[in-house]
Amino acid sequence: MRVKNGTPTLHDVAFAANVSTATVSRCLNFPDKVSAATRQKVSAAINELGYLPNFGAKVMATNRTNTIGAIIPTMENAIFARGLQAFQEELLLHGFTLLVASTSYRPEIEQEQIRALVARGADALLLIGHERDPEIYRFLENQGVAALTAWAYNSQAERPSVGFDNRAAMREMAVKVIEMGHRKLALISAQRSTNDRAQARHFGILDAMAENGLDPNDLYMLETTYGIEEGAQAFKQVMAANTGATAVFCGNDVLAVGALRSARELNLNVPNDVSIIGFDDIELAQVAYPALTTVHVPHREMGVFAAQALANLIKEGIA
Amino acid sequence: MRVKNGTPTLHDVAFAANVSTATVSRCLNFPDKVSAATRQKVSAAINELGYLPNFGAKVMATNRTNTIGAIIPTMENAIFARGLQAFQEELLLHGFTLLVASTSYRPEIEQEQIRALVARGADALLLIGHERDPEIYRFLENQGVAALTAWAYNSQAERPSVGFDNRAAMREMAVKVIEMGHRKLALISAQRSTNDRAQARHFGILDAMAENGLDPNDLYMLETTYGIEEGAQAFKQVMAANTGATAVFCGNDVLAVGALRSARELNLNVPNDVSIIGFDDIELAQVAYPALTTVHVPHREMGVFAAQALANLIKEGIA
DNA sequence: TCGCACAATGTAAGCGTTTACATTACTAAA
DNA sequence: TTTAGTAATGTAAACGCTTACATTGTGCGA
Repeated sequence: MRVKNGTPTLHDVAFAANVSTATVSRCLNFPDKVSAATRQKVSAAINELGYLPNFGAKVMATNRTNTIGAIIPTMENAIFARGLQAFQEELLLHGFTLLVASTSYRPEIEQEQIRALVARGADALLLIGHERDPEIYRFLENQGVAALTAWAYNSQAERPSVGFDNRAAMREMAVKVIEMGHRKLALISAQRSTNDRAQARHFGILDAMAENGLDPNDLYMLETTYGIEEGAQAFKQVMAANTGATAVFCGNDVLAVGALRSARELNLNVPNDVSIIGFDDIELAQVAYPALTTVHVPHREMGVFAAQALANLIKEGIA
Repeated sequence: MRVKNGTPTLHDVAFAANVSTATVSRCLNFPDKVSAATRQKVSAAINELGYLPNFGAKVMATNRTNTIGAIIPTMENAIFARGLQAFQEELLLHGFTLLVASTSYRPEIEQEQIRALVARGADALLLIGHERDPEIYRFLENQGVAALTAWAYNSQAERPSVGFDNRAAMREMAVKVIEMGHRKLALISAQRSTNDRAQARHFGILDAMAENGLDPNDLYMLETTYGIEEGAQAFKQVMAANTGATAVFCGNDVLAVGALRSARELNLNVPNDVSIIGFDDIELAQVAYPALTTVHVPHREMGVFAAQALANLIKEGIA
């Protein structure tokens, strides 16, 4: 048997205002269902007592926490931080709070995190990318938790998703590069097996090559893990391979910044000797010297849009 | 009257396993209080039914959400993203989930966010810096929510805090700079009125000057808002002021990177014509060219430490 | 004046856990 | 074979809200 600690309850407020608990509850949740006079009395009592609704009780009664969970690889990556920040701000406008979990780039623990956030009462979830064990979607459905996929858009995906066409964007950039006269291209890609954005960007380049009379097989491609150092290493390998590449695409800006550094160390002039192209348009790209050519990705817009989409999903009870 | 949706409850599990609800609950929370055989039966039933404890009910009964809230200016700032990521990872290890809110650098809305997170059931809070209306601390105390201050350490602060001595760190750096022969110093500071770290860093420089026979009044100081562009502008102002400064301290790396860019535009050689010193040691600093001299701040360690401290606070019921 | 529609409020039944206390089943010492 | 002590389990109250339904109050046309 728990001891009653002094925290005032709905009951106390009702008593103080000399109305029923139902009326107080209505005052809080549907103010226009209550007469102005009563509203007066009740808010006076609430202020008087310093009443704050009990979260657990509310959740129990409504079966809603007004909380949305997001699972991302890491906030330390600017592209996620940026999108997540916008997501959170927009969520706030809709009355939701953000619960954050991260996988540290280990996809195998994502499932565990999903379960953890659902267990913590997330009303809906924001996930990254499409690749995922279908079993987990069944789980979410059973629990009545909506999930939205972001940071990747795939027209043939059957799940709701908000994203951006990495393939088309990369293709567009590659076309420009080819039109500038580059014939030998290289790509330093992030790991494609666990990252559908990396895949899409790769395909984008291949598309552009095929469309412009270049043999896609000629793309010199190298895969590496995330990091400035990794990008630097990879760039040296590309140069050492002597493929004659005059344009080196990078799967993201972080790799590109590393490549840029290596170019400097190799005394290569960018962009005269070799062009380096990034992807994401994070702050790093503007700061790098020489300034990096990069593909802009509307992370913030994506975050805002995702928040709106999820808020609607929940409000319309589609979840 | 709500309709019973099919979700299995403790009751269902108890029925299926032919035990009481209390036993099932114990199985989940104190497995060693239950015989192995019973545990068997119960977990079988749980798997069978796909039972997941109801979050709201649990919260209601225990008055704990196992959730910790953090309120930071923005995740887009690498120093917060880094610390928060580490904080979240460590929290997970202790069985807590992270709830995030942000102020977008508008201190006046922090109070609102604090109330929002408490209303959402945060068991404890992580806050940035000390400056805060004492009234809100009273509120937190009344609600039984512990609050820990991070990203700033102030030995005379009466509140629990984990941070790092910005003043001493900046003093140390300034001493080095002075010992290298610099006599005319300048500082491009972040806004000190709402940011005690900025204040501390400023004082650190003054300390070093006083200790080394320089007149603290000679520090040419300029305050600006956060941003690369702002740093760039400020640096131009510093140079235009013709103070003869040979070392320009910046309140953070972002400002420093802007300053660096301006120096390049003004055809000043860094560090021969002028030294530029940053603070924070974020990724940007390594990428900048020429590489930025900066003060390292152990954001990750701080995040980890903060998580441990809060976990202890809660477990020991000090909250 | 009567009755009807509708607005305002009240009553009380859930919601699904945890846990104090009661009961029953064992174990082992006497 | 008792019996005290402990381990395992059961019973049921409490947690603080929301909301369906019941009741009362009010204005207005007939």
